[in-house]
Amino acid sequence: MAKDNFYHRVYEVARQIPYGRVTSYGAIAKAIGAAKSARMVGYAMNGASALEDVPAHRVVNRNGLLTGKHHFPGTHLMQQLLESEGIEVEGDKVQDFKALFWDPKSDSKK
DNA sequence: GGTCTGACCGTGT
DNA sequence: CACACGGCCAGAC
Repeated sequence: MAKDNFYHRVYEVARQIPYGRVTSYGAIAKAIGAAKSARMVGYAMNGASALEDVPAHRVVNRNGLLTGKHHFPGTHLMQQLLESEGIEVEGDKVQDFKALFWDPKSDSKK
């Protein structure tokens, strides 16, 4: 691919997350061809949180848990953002995660 | 150029 | 059901 930057790939996928939807790190990792590097996805998202084009708040772990909320400024910013999009969030967990889950590969575009 | 860390995931006890 | 360990990869020191 043109972009060899691992980070850029993660940002691209995360950026494609539709409104009111969430996905998991593993799904993104798999979408970029690094299913075994889900950790890298989260690591890359660290810089994504600074980019408005990359809704890191829509990315949660496999359990639908807002594991990355601790990295966001404020206390419940991530949760508030999700609720603002119509996503039910209780505590640090996304409700109906399975229903709101969005598969990047489902986007099917390249 | 070796070592440590990290917003994960899966499996085992 | 809760905790522990391993793996896999890339970036920072």
